[in-house]
Amino acid sequence: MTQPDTKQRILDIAAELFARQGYTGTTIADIARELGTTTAALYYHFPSKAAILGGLLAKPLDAYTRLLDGLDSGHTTPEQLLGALIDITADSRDLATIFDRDPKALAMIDEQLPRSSAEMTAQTVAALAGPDPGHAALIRASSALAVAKAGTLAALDLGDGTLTPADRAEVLAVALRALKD
Amino acid sequence: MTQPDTKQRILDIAAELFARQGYTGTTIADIARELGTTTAALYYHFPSKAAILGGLLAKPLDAYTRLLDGLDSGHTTPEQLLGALIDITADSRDLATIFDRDPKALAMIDEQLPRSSAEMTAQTVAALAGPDPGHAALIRASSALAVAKAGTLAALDLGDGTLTPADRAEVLAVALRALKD
DNA sequence: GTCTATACCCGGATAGAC
DNA sequence: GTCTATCCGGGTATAGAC
Repeated sequence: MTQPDTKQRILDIAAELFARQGYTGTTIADIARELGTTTAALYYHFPSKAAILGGLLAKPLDAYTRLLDGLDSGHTTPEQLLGALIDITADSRDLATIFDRDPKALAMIDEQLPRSSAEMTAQTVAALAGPDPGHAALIRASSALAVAKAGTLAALDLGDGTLTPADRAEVLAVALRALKD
Repeated sequence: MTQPDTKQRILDIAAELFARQGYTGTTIADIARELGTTTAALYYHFPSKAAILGGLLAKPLDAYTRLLDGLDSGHTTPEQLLGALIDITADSRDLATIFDRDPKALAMIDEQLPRSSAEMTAQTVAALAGPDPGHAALIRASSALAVAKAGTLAALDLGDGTLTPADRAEVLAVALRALKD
């Protein structure tokens, strides 16, 4: 097993293509071409295109779900929450990309999810906005979330795919500044 | 002309559907159904699906282009630039949505554009980041831009589609705070 | 585990009657 | 200006040989 198994190679290729072209904008043929095989070969490893997406999202989605579960029971500070969001985004930029870029893929994912993605976002914003939020607090919370995503993606581009500690600190600082009135 | 002409009705319907489902995720049949006719009828008013998108984006795209042109020649403050971005986003939320959500539609638009959308974004970030920007400045600029978009969209949701002066001020303040070190 | 060939469906678009 | 009917291409997926 010096060469990584084909299944993993497919996931790697799909991750990159989905991030660049979106889920709907990427065809099975695109993935097969990059893999150097035919589309039929793909179906030996995955039963469907959706299954490829599923394999890609399983881990980050689980991490996000556990993060939200922790919100209810514990006392998570905004700093911890935003930091965790930055790390999840950095770990799987494709999740972040799909989450606010491909409504069709989103709808598909939602069907097999305990919580819909919209609910997850709403819960995150609510946690950041605090109790009894007015318009301003909700705007700030949405903005902080947007910074955690967009800022991290920008930092990843600057660092050739890796998030340096200094850049991470900067993104977090900006997000917190957006949140604070 | 008490009833608005069909052409405009189509644009209105398309704007809403594109924003909700994305351009690729919306079919001609979707639009026709909402309009109460068949798909063939649509083609009397527009030569193609792309033309509908084009009709939708013409004005906001022009506004954005003129904004960027003004950057070179004049001395635009970050406050003015971010304010203008907020207004453009509010005026046509579908442009904003398509701009960071539908890579396929984006590629299509890019073909008939003097400046590619990526260039336009890069130019905006550069203007916000100032001369000789380091990582931190670029992260802050990208974040401010993200706030101008996401914050405005959040505010529009809160205000049932309209951006109140107070909410606009809040978004602008948050964006400026993200930008400032 | 990968191939060739193909079924099948769906979305965009057209022809031509009314 | 809208209809019915249909074409066409592309994208997912399957059958079956190797």
